[in-house]
Amino acid sequence: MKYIEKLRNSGLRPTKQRLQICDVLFNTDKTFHFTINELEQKIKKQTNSKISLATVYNTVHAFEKKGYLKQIPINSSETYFDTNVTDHHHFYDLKEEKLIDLENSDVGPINILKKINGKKIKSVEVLVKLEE
Amino acid sequence: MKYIEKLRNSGLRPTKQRLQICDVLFNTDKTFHFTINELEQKIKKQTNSKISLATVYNTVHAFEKKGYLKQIPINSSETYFDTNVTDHHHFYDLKEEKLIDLENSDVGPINILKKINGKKIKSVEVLVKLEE
DNA sequence: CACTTTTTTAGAATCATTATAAACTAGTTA
DNA sequence: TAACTAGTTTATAATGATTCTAAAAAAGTG
Ligand SMILES: [Mn+2]
Ligand SMILES: [Mn+2]
Ligand SMILES: [Zn+2]
Ligand SMILES: [Zn+2]
Repeated sequence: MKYIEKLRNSGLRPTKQRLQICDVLFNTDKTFHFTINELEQKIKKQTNSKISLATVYNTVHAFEKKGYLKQIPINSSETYFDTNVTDHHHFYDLKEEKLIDLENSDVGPINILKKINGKKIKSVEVLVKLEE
Repeated sequence: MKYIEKLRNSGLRPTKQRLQICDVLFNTDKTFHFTINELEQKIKKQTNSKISLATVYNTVHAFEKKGYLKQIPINSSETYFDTNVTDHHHFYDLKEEKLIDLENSDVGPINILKKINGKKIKSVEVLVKLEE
């Protein structure tokens, strides 16, 4: 398996569950956005084993902490995650409740002029809401 | 009371509870950010009557629908609202868990180059996360 | 294998938010 | 003012995403 080293290097034991989740999340050309429940469905479909919901939560949070996933700030009852961890932005289609990537090159350079004393900028994220 | 007409014009009956909430939310020079629970505390302090939590939720959602409040997209266990309904952006201080306004003039113009078929841009919001 | 540490798991707990449905109130008309 | 209706408030229950718990299982080490 190609994810064993990646996990070991992160200090995460390469368990069967984590490898399966890696496979669903990262073994694809395209990156994607998901909620925990959507991921659970995807795991059920693509593998034939069932991973407990607690493990899915634990793993997603562990991967997020290691920088393999990003959480997307959005007002939704469920938290959205992104397998695209490069700096980029999002459209949010209010009707479909779907996220669409907006690459940095699709947004002009963003220059934050205001400074806050003693604080550093960690990230700059643009959310563009779409309606009909 | 100065909010009676505002409510009537919005098709909302000017009840005692709504007028009290208006007073807490809008009868001030400065705009501010709040969660439902922070608002409940503020109401308790500033008025001497107790408004039921359900009414606070109902009223905030009614005001949001009428455009008197905005919801701020952020990953937090509680939903944040803003009495500043002009187009503007936010810093989010990760340590203090506090929002700080970032006026349009503090951010260069944002030009979204990518277009989505059949969709219109409703809003463009920038969230700048701050760390130590 | 023996031993330790990490991980998984089912189920319980938490907590923000929403739903319910009965009591109350504002606005309207007689 | 009384009667009527639609809208509102309220206490409380329900919902649902997420986190917690603690026991069992698995991984790593020698
Ligand atoms: Mn997380
Ligand atoms: Mn709302
Ligand atoms: Zn994305
Ligand atoms: Zn604001």
